[in-house]
Amino acid sequence: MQYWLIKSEGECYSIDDLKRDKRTSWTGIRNYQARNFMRDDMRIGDLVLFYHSLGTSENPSGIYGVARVASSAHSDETQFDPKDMHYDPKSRDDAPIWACVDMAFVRKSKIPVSLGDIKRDCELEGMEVRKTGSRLSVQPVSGKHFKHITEMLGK
DNA sequence: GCCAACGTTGGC
DNA sequence: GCCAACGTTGGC
Repeated sequence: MQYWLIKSEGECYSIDDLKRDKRTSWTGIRNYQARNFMRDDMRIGDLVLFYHSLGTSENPSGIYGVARVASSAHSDETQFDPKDMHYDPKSRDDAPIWACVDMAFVRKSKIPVSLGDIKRDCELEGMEVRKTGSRLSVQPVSGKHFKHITEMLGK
């Protein structure tokens, strides 16, 4: 079992959207490192921290809940759709560039763990998301960090 | 809205 | 392969 963190702009697709949908394809990732994690390393059943970026003072950037990897990697269909924001004209049907997995809702926390909380907590030293300028939208999380954060998230 | 940090592209 | 220019991400 491996653990992950995925980022989403809260305004764009939030943990509430995932709760409503129960399951969704995690499309639109257009970064090779993030794609490789999904395509090569994610396994069904892996648990995932759901991070909202571009926070506000009312809804700060941070972790709002937990999801679960619900499929193996498959082609991200949005790369072929000219009307889609994430359309990639370089991609071809017989040679897709971008892949994704499906994510299932697990739970939403009553109180988020904000980026400030994460940076302040010495138990969480070394987390990718703490690094200044970290832009990786799919990233591995150690078991120790995952456990610590889920304890902070409560039930 | 600002701007620092980052990833990608393309000229050479 | 180098690196400047560019577009994007994301905290504040």
